Amino acid sequence: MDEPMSDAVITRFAPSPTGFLHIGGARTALFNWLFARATGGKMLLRIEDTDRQRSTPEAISAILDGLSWLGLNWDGDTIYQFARAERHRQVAHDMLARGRAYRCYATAAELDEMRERATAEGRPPRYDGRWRDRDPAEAPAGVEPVIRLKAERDGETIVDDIVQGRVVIPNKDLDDLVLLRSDGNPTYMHAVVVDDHDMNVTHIIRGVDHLTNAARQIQIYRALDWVVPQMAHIPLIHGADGAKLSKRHGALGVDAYRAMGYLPEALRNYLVRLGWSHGDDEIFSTEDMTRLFTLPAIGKSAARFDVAKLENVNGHYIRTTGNEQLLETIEQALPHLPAGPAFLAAWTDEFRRRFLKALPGLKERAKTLNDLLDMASFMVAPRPLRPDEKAARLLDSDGRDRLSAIVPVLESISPFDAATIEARLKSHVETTGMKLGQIAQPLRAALTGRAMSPGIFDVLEALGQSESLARIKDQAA
RNA sequence: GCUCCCGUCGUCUAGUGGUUAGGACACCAGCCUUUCACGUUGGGUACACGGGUUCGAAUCCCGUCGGGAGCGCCA
Repeated sequence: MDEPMSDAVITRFAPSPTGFLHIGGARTALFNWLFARATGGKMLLRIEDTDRQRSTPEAISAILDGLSWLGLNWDGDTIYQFARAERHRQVAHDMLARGRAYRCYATAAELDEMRERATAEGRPPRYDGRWRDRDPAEAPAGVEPVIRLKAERDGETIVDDIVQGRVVIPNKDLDDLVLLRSDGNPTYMHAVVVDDHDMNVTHIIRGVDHLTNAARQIQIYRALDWVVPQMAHIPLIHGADGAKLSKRHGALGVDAYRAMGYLPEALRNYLVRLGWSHGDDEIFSTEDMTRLFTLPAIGKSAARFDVAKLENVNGHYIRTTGNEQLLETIEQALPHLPAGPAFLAAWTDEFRRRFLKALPGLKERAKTLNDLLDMASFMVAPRPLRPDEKAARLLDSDGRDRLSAIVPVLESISPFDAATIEARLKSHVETTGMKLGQIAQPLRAALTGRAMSPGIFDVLEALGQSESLARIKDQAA
C-alpha cells in the first residue's frame, strides 16, 4: 500500500440509470456527499450505463433532477461509464496478456447446466473454470469468447470495511467472473474497478448489497496490482413492514417525495438519521451534518422507512423556515404539487401578499406542503362554499343567526387586519354575553367550509373584508 | 442450498462490564385554546431466546431462532 497520506478524499455516487433515484440511492448519495463535505474532499458522479438495454435517458435525467432537488451537488463533469468502454477493454486485454485473465468459450447453455447441477448437488452455483487452463486451440468455431478473471482459488479475501468491519470471504466461494462480455463490452464488476481507480476514488460508499461484490472487486484490484480504495458498505433501508424496499413496495423516486410536499432539507435530515447518529441529536442543519458526519458512526443494521417520522421532521422544517423563504419554496414547489394548478391560477401579487400574511398560521399546522395548501384551500375556493359535514353542523339556525348579527360589526371594521378584527369581535362577544367559540366556529364554517382552520382572525384578514362578508352572507341567508 | 451481515420500546436510535437502560417519532392522558395544530406536563411500552465467562452483563464467547444481502455475458 503506497497510498500517499496527503490524498484528498474522493467519493463517488454511481447509480445505474435503469429507473428513478429511489430513497435508498438518495441516502447513499447523501452519505457520499456528506463525507466529501466533511473531509474537504470531492464527490464525483458516475452513471453506470454499461447495460445498454436497460439504461435510459429518462432515468438519467430523473437521477440528475433528484440529486439537484436534494441539493446534492457533485464535483466535475458527470462521467458516463459506457463512454469508457475502450479503456475497460484495454485493461482486460492487458490482464489477458499478463495471464491474470483468460478467454472462456462456454455457451449460455453450458453455464445454465453448470448452475443447475451445482444447485442440485447442494453446491453454490458457480462457473467451474473449465476454460481456465484449456488450450485456446480447442475453442469451438463460431463462439465469441468472454474474458474471465483468473481468480484466486485458495485462501480468503478480506474486505476491511469502515462500517462492516473485517469481513472474510472464502475464495472458493468466488468464481472466475466475467470481465468482458462476448460482444466486447465490459461488465459492471470490471468497469467499476477500472473507473474507481482511474477517477482516483479514495472511498467507496455504497449499499451492503455490494459487500460480496467488494470481495470480487478486490481480486480484480489485486490482479491489476492496484491499491484498493477504502470501503464503507452501508445498511439498506427496508419498508415499514421490514421487507426489502422495492419499486413495487414503497420505494418511490425522490420526485414523488417532492410531489408529496416534503422539503429537501427535511428529507436529508430524515435520511441521515437512518443508520447514522450523533448521540441523542435529531435535527441537523446541513451545516451541522457536514461538520459532524463520520463513517464509523454508521450502524450496521438495516432501518425501516417510517413515514410518520419523516412527516414530523418535515413539519419541523416547515414551521422553522422563515415566512418569506418558505413562500419562495412553495412557489418553486407549486408546479410539482397536486394542488399547484389551483394556486398558480390565483397567484397574483395581491394574492401572494395575502398568502404571506396567512403563512404563519398555515405553517404551524402543516406536516407537508400539501397539508399547508389544503389548509389554505379556502383562499382559492369559489363562492358559494360548500361546507363539509362538520362545518354544516356549525351553520345551524343558531349559528346563522349569530353570523347575521355579526355582519354589521364586520362591515364597520377598518383597517381590516387581524388585530383590529380580534379587538372588535371580542368586545362584541363580551357585550352580547357569548363565548368567543360561539361566533368563531360558525364564522370558520362560513369562511372556510370546514370546522378547523388557522386562527379565525387571520382567516378574515387573509380573505379581506368584502370576500369575507360575501361568504358570510352566502351562508347566513 | 452455500457465503456474509444484522437483532435495545411499534419505528429511528444512545449505550461499548456496574445506568432507576437515555432521547426522538408514534400512542394515551392533562394543560393551553376560537377549531385544528404548535407548545407544554405526565404515562405505558425494549435489551429475540438459551447457555456460558465474570463479584457483576444490553455490552464478551457459543448455540438457537428470526430478519436481510449476495451467489448472471444485471448493476
